[in-house]
Amino acid sequence: MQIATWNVNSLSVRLPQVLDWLAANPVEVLGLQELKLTDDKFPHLELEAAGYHCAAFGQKTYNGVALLSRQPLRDVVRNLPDLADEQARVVTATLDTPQGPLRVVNAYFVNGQAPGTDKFAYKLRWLAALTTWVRAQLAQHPRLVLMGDFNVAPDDRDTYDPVGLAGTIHHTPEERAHFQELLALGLHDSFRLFEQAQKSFSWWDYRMLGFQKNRGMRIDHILISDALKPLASACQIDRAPRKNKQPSDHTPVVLSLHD
DNA sequence: ATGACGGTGTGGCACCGA
Repeated sequence: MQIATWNVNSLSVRLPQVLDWLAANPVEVLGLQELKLTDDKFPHLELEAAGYHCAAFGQKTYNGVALLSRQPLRDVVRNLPDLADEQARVVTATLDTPQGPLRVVNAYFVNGQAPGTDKFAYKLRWLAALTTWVRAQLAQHPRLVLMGDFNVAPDDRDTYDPVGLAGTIHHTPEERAHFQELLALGLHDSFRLFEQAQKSFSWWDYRMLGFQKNRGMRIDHILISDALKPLASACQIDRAPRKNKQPSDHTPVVLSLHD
């Protein structure tokens, strides 16, 4: 089975691409971020027709996340219990697989703008609350996936300019320490469990021919718990949707697990 | 130092993203 994450930068605009991608890549679970729409505008009918149950958590204009699953989703939790937050950034749910229940946390991490700003302070508070949430979830659900747009380039391999961008947003020691803290809970960056091409990225700036020049970052991740690690058989970035006519600036990351 | 591109909501631009 396959599990994927994709920041679509407006589901209204990208729904046709999501449906096309799911037709070509009938993954078991897909986490979406940056829906940029309220729940009453979520395209339940189209996604159900494509064979997916959905747990949507949106808001007006910004943010918004959803989980799509071939199996029904239960025990859905929206956002982080320990953090009062008006921004819709996390949806957590359970689905059943032949090997047992799978808990999936799908998140749109805070961008943070720049170190020293209020938004950066919010990012660090949010990261701390997420870590608390995932720690508690792992204690209850050993088979756990944490995926989404992390807005963190975990190390220098994950950015097109590690020297020039050192210390800037997505590259700060504080953000990277939080990423390591998530790993220390007993999670694994599934992409790095396998040999990967150098300069593998999941996001490219729309401007300045970022994609054509491969000036990108790997900021979309799928972390898996110890219990799932032996089942992982591949993790790949699918660059194809970034070549679409009206692409998201992010492209899907796909994890393959043995059945 | 700034803006470049794209989306949203409002209004003829400002904001946010990464």
